[in-house]
Amino acid sequence: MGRQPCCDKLGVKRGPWTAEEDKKLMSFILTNGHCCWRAVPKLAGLLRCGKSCRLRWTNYLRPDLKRGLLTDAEEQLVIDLHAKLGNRWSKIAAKLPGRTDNEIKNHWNTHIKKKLIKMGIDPVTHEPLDLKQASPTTTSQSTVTESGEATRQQSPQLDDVVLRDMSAGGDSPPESSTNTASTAGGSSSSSSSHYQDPLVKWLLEEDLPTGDEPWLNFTAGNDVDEFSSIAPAAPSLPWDVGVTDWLLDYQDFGMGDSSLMVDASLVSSSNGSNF
DNA sequence: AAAGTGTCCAACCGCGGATAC
DNA sequence: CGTATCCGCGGTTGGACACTT
Repeated sequence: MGRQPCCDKLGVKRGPWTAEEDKKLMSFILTNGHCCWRAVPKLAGLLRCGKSCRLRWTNYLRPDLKRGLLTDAEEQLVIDLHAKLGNRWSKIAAKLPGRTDNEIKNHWNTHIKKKLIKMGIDPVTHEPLDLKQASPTTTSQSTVTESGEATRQQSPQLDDVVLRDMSAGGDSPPESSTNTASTAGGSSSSSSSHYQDPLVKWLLEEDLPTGDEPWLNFTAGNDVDEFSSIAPAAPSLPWDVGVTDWLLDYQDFGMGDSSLMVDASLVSSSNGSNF
């Protein structure tokens, strides 16, 4: 039926966000939440469309975001989840606290994909490239013959997590990407031990934040300090240096919440250990 | 030092699902 | 029940930066 553009392009700013715009958006959402993205730019005094605001918030400004490269464990988890879920980046991102679908998608396309190809693994099917044509359509329990030893049965726990998540979300099972080349990304990790990683183990055991983050329904009465308790996998606060720079100067735009100032200063002292 | 090439990633586009009317 | 609107997702683009020649 031909969708309308999300906003009339006239008078709507596009391109990179300025620090000033970030401040406005951040301040508005932390104060009011985002009841309706379409209304956000107007109420926040931004010349952006709601879509752009949502994107900026979810991919860059959200307080629980980690920055920096994915760790080996995260990368391995992405590979495994991709083998099961395909290009459902948002689902994959939901299993990696502090990571966005965009970030994972970018990392996949620029790093992991190449790495897998280099290792002779098809990044789409996760099957060995040379055996791809020979292998018949398989079920989710089939054996993967990468190096002749990686099998689906290696990761029953992850299967459970993913399946639980998928059934909870009402998703149909992934199309034919049924095989897992568990050793694909971690060139140095053994195929049977990468779930020994504490992060992966934690991911398998814990239910992750699924959109119940406090700022989703933020009101002026909420204490911003809540942020420090909602991201168990991010012990050090996740603010990016670029973001915290202006946060350290937060008084300037009238937020006036001292707890946030504390968080920002904590970040400034912990950033060095993150990267 | 300059030009060419490659890489990264923030942001945009367009589509589909959900929901309101 | 059909249409309109909104939100979220995945694919893609393009600018900035890094690296190589």
